Amino acid sequence: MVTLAEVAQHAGVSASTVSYVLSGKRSISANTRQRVERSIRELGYHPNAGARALASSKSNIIALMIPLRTDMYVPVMMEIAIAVATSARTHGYDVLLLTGEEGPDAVRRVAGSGLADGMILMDVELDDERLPLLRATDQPSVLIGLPADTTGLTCVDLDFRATGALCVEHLAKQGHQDIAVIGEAPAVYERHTGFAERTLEGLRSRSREMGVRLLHRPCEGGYDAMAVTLARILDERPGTSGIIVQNESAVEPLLALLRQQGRAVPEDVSVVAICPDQVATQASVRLTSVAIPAPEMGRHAVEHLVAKLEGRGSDEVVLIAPELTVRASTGPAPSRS
Amino acid sequence: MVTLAEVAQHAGVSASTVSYVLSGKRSISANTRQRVERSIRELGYHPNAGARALASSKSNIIALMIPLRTDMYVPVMMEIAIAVATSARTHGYDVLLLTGEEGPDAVRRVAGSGLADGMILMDVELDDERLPLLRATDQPSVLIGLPADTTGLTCVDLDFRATGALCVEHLAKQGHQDIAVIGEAPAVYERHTGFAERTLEGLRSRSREMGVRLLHRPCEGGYDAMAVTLARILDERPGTSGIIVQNESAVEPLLALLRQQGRAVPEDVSVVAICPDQVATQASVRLTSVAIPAPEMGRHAVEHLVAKLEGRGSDEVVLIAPELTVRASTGPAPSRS
DNA sequence: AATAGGTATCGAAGCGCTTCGACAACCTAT
DNA sequence: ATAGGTTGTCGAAGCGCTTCGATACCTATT
Repeated sequence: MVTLAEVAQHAGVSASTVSYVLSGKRSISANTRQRVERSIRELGYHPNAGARALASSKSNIIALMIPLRTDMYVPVMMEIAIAVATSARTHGYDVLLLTGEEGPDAVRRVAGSGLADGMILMDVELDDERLPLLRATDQPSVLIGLPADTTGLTCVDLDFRATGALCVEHLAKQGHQDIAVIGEAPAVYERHTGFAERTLEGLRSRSREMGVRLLHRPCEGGYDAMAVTLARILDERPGTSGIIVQNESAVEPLLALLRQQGRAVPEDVSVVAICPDQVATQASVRLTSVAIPAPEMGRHAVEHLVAKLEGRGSDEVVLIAPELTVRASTGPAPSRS
Repeated sequence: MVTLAEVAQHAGVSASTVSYVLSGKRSISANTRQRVERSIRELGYHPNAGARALASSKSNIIALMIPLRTDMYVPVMMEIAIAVATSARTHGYDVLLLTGEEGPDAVRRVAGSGLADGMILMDVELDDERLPLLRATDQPSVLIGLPADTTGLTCVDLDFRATGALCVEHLAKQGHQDIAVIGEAPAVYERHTGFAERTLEGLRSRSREMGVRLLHRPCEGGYDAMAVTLARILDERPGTSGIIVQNESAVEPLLALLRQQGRAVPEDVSVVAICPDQVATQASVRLTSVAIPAPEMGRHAVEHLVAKLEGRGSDEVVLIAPELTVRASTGPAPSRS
C-alpha cells in the first residue's frame, strides 16, 4: 500500500506539500504540482480513507437509510438509491447503505462513530422515531418524505398533496363524477406514511372543490386483492367512471380485471396512475400518470445534504411539483344514460 | 465527541485497557470491565471509525457494487442488497453502495484507499472487465453471478443451468412437446450476462434429452413487445403448449394476452416462470415457478466474504439448487386432436 | 536600500485508536 | 524460599493523513 510519505519521497518534496497538491488548499508551483502528480500516477497512490477521516474529521461518506420492507415501491426505492449513490459520487462522497432494521440506533451509531458525515433517510413516517434523535444530535441530514413536524429538518419529496389534486382535476375536467381511489396496502396507512396520507388530502380537498364524489379504498397488491377491492367499489358506486391507482402492484391486475369485465379503458373507465414512468408505459394500456420522480428526489436530497455539509444551505422543505402525463388510459366520461 | 481517552479517565484506567475491554483481545478483570463498560454507557461513547480503521487497517466495511441499469430484475437486486446489508450487520460490517458507473475504477479506488475490507459484485458478466483487477489486487471479493472463468474467484449464484433444465422437465413430464421460452431483453444476451446464457444451456440440453422442441425468443418487457413476441412464437410453432418466461416484466403482459386470445391457463397453455416468489404469487394466475432466492444469495455472499476476511474460507463456486413450486399455471398438455 | 507583502515549501504536532513489550502482582510447584 | 507461570494493567509507539505556524525566497513599493 503506497503512502503519502512514499509519494513525497519519490517526488522529492515533503509530505505536507503532497497533501496540499491533493487538497488544493495552498498554492503550489506548477512545477512541483506536476512532479507530485506524476509520482502519484506512477506509484498508483490512493489516499487512505481512514487516515484521512481521522485527520480531517470528515469521512466523505453519506449514509442512506432505506426501509427494510419490500412491500411497496421497490423500483422507486432502488431508483432513488441509485440516484443518491451516483449523485453523491459526483460530489466526492460515497454512500453507506443502512437498512431500517437498526432503527434509531443506526442514527446514533453513525453519528457517534463519525462513519458518515451526514445521512439521508427514506420512507420517513409522519411521526418517525428517528427524528428526535436527528434533531438532538444535529446530525446533518435530509429526509426523503415528509414527517408531520418539519421544524429544523430538511425534506425532499414529491408534492403528493398536489399530486392527488392533479389526478382528481384531470378526471373531473373530463366530466367524471364518481371517482374511486385504489390506494396502498392498509398497512401503509396504519403506519402513517406521510405520502399516502397527503395524497389522500389532496384527492379529497380537490374533489370537494370540484364537486365530484370520491371513494378511497386501500388495497394490497396482487390480482386477488384487487379483484375483491374492485368488486366492492363497483358495488358501492356503480357509476364509477374514473379510477386513480396509487399502488404499483395493483395496476396490472386492475387493467386485467377491467378487461375481463368488458369495461373498456378509457371508453368506459378512465384510469390515472401514480407510479414511475416505466410502470405507466409498460402497462397493458399506456397509462395517464403522475410520475414519481425518483432520480430527481435522490439528486435533490444529495445536493441539499452536501450543501449543509459545506456550510451552505439551510433547513428547508423541497416539494417537487407533480407532472401529469396524458397517455391512453383517460378520456371523457361516458354519457350517463 | 467522546474519545477513548475520556472513557479511560472516567473509569480510572489507561486507554489501552479500555481498548482491550472493547476488543476482548486480552483478559480483563471482571471488576475493571464493569467499570469501563459503565463509563462507556454513561458517556455515550462510540469508537471513532476512522481512527479504528487507521490503527487496525480494517474498516469493517463491505462494498457492494450494484448495476446501474434498472432494466431488469430490480426487485431481485433490491432484495439482494437488503439481504447483504442486514446480513453484513450481523457480522459487524457496514455496507458501502457502489454503482456500476465507475466500473473497474471503483474496484481500484476501494481497494487502494482501504475504504472497504472486501467487496461483493452483482450482475457479473461472463467476461467482466472488473475481474482481472480483482485477481491482480487480490482484493477479497465474492461475485453474485458466474463469469466464464472462475479460477481464483468465489461466486454465489442460483444454478441457472439446473433451473432451465427443471422448467423443461416439469413441462415435458406433463406431456408438452412444443415449448417456447420467453427470455430477457435482447440486450441482456448481447452483453453476455451469465445467468441468461446458462439458463438457455439448461433449457436446451434438457429438451434435447427429453425429446421436446424448444423455441427461445428474447423479449423486452412490456405489453407491446410481448404481443409481438407471442404472435411470432405462435406463428412459428402453432402447437406450442408450454411457455417458460424468464423476464419479470413480460409475465403479466403474457397472461393478459393469452386471456385475450381465449387461451386458458393451464388448460390450453402451461406457463412456468423464473422469477421471485412475490411475482409468481401476485400474478393474475398463480404461477408455477422457480424462485430466485435473492435473500439467500445475499446472505451466502456475505458469509463467504466474511469467512475470507477472517482468513477462513477459500475460493469456491456456490450454486444454489433451484426449486420448482407447482402452482396454478401448469397442467397436462392438451390432447392433440 | 530597506521594508512590506506574496508565494512556495517544510517540519512538527496531533487526530483517536490498536498493539506490543514491560512489569507488577499474584499464584503455583518445586 | 525460589524459580517459573499467569493474569491484569500500563506506557509508548505508530497507523497515514491534515493543518498550523515558520521560513526562505522573490518582487514591488517607498
